Amino acid sequence: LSKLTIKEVAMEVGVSTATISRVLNNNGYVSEEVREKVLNAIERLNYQPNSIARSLKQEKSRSIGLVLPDMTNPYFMLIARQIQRKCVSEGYHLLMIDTEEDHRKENESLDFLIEQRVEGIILAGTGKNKEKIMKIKESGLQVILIDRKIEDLNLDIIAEDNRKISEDAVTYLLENDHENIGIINGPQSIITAKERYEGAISAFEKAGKTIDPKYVYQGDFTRSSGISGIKTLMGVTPKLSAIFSANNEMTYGVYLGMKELNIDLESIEVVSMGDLEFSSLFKQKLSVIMQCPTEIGGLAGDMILSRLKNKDNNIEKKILTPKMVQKYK
Amino acid sequence: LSKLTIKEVAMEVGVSTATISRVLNNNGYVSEEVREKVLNAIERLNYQPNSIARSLKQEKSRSIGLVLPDMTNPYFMLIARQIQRKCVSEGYHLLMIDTEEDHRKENESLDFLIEQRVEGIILAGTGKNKEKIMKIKESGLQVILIDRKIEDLNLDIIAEDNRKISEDAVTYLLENDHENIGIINGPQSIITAKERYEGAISAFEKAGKTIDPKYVYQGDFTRSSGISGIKTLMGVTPKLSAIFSANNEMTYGVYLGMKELNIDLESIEVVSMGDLEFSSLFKQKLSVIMQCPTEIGGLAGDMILSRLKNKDNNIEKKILTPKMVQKYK
DNA sequence: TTGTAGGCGTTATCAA
DNA sequence: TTGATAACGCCTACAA
Repeated sequence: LSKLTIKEVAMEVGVSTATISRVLNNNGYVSEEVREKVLNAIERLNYQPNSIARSLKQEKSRSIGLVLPDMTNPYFMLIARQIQRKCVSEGYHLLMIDTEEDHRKENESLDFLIEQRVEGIILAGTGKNKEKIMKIKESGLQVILIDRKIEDLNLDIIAEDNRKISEDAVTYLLENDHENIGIINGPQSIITAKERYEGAISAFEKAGKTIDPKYVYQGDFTRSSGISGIKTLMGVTPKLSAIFSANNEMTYGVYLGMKELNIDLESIEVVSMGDLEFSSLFKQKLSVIMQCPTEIGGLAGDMILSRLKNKDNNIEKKILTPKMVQKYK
Repeated sequence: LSKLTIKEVAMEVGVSTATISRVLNNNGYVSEEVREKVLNAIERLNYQPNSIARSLKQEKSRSIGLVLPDMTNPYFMLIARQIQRKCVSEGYHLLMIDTEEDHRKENESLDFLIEQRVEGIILAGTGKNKEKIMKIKESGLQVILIDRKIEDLNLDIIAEDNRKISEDAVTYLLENDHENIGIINGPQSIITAKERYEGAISAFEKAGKTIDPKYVYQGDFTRSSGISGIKTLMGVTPKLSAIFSANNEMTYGVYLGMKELNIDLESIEVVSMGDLEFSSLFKQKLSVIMQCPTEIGGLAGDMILSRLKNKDNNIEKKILTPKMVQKYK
């Protein structure tokens, strides 16, 4: 069954399409009597306007693109949920795309969003596609970065201060008299991981020390790399007594690995970027850095909506500072 | 800067819009020479077709709606990722909406998707909005249910056999000589939770027993309700020795609650619908039912695409059977 | 208060 | 092999 059009509703009621349109959009004059009849017909015929046609005519898609690197990561989905709430409440809808950390997919996604004529793009990017992103911004589209800045690009951004909090975390370990601190590093191609490592380096420097590379394991943010990481680092002498882990999946892996190695989970002090929610169920000496996806999402939603409304073009950078929390007593 | 149109590209090259369109869509005849020039101009001018206009003209949106009850739940997002992969590979895109278990939002979402003229809808529903859903199906749109059937509605569905596996789980506990088995129940408004409870009842019946209501705690799938649940059930005499928990969040809560109560986590045998990935980090006597979101997503993607291609209209019901896995040695 | 008609950017039909 | 042109469904001057 093909869909009803405004024309057929007009026929049915015996008025022009213009009148129907006026009723639908609540603008222009239309007598109470006619309005009534029109609304009735719409209800009765179950007419549903074609928003494709409307978008074409109005040259407004009322849609916003959201490009994420990992849809299965609750961190990003907490961000997404907030953004969607804000957008829906203002009559926008979200075109969400998962790039799975693949910059080729990201590139295609951006093209796709342009063809869909989204009015703005919110991006947690791979760090590539810089030229394309700037071209999009210059074409007048709003582009807001979340979670991950992109080097050399001066764009609106809402993110966490990974560098600072990582520095604090490692400083905390250093001040706790840990002589040998292992680092389970994230993939340096991802800017947040890079910033975390820079923070760690900075902490060492400020303490008048330097990081010994043999205590740095290059992980990839996965649980299994956390397992490999701890296994590798436990083979290094002198023995480490603390670990800084660049994300929670790897921290989880660290504990799994310690378990496999039959090491007392309390024997190593760990600081994890990102919470390990289940940590209270086993003995550990863990502190975590609590991230703030909900705040990021809320701010990003507010920002894109205000940008679309006001068309101001000041670049804004909101950098939130996560808190470190001790999980053991 | 307003976007380029096909007209301007045509001007630039000195041909008609029809020719540009032919090049873009690779149909109709166009000389190699002209094609070359057109592609050049497109590249040079950075022309990007307006897919809104294309959709209007072709009366095809090339989009599919995906309605989910909880975007922050990795279970649903694993489904979503598979669906998106399949759809994108066939040139469709996904309009994903999070209803947050709210049937009013679901209702609005469905209207929205209709107005967007999606070609099909994949729905993990709240169980409400039956009339609307049937009307949509009858209007010729493909509607595929995932994870959750909707009572009285005979629609395509891909889901897990909650009833059977729950029955197996509770039977296992009964056969393990547990005299008093606690049940942490999910919200009965959600069909999967209801099926799980029915499975439990059935297990008791087949063993010639009946469930004593005092051992049933009515939770709501949240962690905190798991905590309350175990606290309540531990107050019941005679003491229970086993628990069947209807989802993993509540199971997590069960262990947190036991910890708070200072009960040995191994002292109670637990079967959980849904995995507790971190269970190896603490002593327990836990078995889990492994769900299969990836399979569901893959099948749903395949099904909607084949439906859109072949327009066949047989109702298909694919019910997958999850496996139970013992987490302790 | 209502109707007429042109056009949004494409595609597709028909001629040339 | 190409071009002119009429739609697609809606909105919005402008006229009445």
